[in-house]
Amino acid sequence: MTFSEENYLKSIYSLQKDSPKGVSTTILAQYLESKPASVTEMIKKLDEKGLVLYQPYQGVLLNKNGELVALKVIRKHRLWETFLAKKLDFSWDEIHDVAEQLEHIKSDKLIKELDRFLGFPTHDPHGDPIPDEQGNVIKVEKKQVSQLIPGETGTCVGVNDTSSSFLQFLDQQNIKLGAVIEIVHLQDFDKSMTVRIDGRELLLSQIATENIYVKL
Amino acid sequence: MTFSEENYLKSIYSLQKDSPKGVSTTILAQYLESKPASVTEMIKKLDEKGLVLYQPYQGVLLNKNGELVALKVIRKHRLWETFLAKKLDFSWDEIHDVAEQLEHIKSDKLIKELDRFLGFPTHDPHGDPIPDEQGNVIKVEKKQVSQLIPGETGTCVGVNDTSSSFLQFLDQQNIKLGAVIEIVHLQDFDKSMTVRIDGRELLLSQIATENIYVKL
DNA sequence: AAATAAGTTTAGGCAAACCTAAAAAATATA
DNA sequence: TATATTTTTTAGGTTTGCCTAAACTTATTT
Ligand SMILES: [Mn+2]
Ligand SMILES: [Mn+2]
Ligand SMILES: [Mn+2]
Ligand SMILES: [Mn+2]
Repeated sequence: MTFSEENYLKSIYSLQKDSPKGVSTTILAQYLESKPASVTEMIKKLDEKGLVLYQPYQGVLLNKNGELVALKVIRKHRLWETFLAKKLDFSWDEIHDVAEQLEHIKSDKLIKELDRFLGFPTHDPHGDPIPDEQGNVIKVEKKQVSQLIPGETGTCVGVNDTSSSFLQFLDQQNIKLGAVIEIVHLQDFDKSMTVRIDGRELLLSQIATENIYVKL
Repeated sequence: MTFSEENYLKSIYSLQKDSPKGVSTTILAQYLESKPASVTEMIKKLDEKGLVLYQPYQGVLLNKNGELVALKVIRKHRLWETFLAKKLDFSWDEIHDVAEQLEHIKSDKLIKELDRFLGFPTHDPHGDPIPDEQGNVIKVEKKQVSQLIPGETGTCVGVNDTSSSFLQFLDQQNIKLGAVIEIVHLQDFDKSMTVRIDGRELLLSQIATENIYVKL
């Protein structure tokens, strides 16, 4: 399994939730910052290796094998992110890029020991669940802040956008995992929201409210 | 800097101590488990990049640039080995192969934080010095056990061969860093040695005594 | 010094993972 | 339904890092 193959499987895993009938080469190429022609080639290889279901012009989906491989890479990614944030002095906006490299290290013992060293964490620093060795993922029902109505209150349990810039924005507004968010007002014309956090009121754009997850 | 380029520089660094006039393509190829023709190609590339001194048919040596890059990779390798042995439950014969992968991760912050997390170690679990950020290496004068004469005593400070099989052999004989070794007898015909460690006497082959370093 | 042996480089190929441009298929629109 | 647009695949290249076989250079023998 090459780095590139692992990245393709991981990307298909993420994208197939929104494209249950098949992830298109264009979407995959965008996500991977490459070109549709390159994607077609790789997908055919993964299909021959028995990791994906591919039908020309119909997109691609992971099969059981491919999903397990993807989940193992995601497990490694999230364990490494946890390591960087908990044991080394990384903030949550700095961990993703390094974890993108570390997730490809091959050593069963390493990932087992890392898991133990971290105290068998269930979630990474962005609030995402860490799959277990068998590829089981805890499914938490969560809502986007944008789906709440004025008066409702939720606890921040995750983010959708994990880019540095968004995470740094959240840091500036002092929004972190576990923060309690109350919807004060929904601005009708642009769907922006006034919310209360720690007694402070602040205004969040629609883009922002769609990228913050809460549980009720 | 690709993984492959880093491995070449690291290999040249190790080999040029024994070949100060130039490391031959054959020697390098053997060390890297590849072929002389492949080595010639890569060396030419490294020469064009200004990392080595290469004269056709005369072998290759690192220049200042190349040596610094090599030392940074070695620094990462030894810090990761220390991490695996000290923080995770790896024994000294299990760490090298994983460190061969981890040494290629690119992140200045990561290596800085890892160093701090480990308490700024000066030596790795095999007794090898860890270069500092500027590429300075502590030079310790050490001798092979084979160079001692009967009656002399030394403290084990390192090994030459870091293969699993040799390290496991040392574990079996309870020879570890810090162990005090006294030469009891030198067998003339095969240069094997009877040594005393922890009050026990045992026989070491010449291969073994040449691969254990002690300081007096 | 000439012949032989050993070591090194060059030439030509291959696989992985990209790319652009052209051809083909699917989808949308008139 | 026929035509235009968009999406996808195919064809043909490129780069990196490897390989084998042949040519060449250097070192060692006789
Ligand atoms: Mn991440
Ligand atoms: Mn990631
Ligand atoms: Mn090592
Ligand atoms: Mn190493």
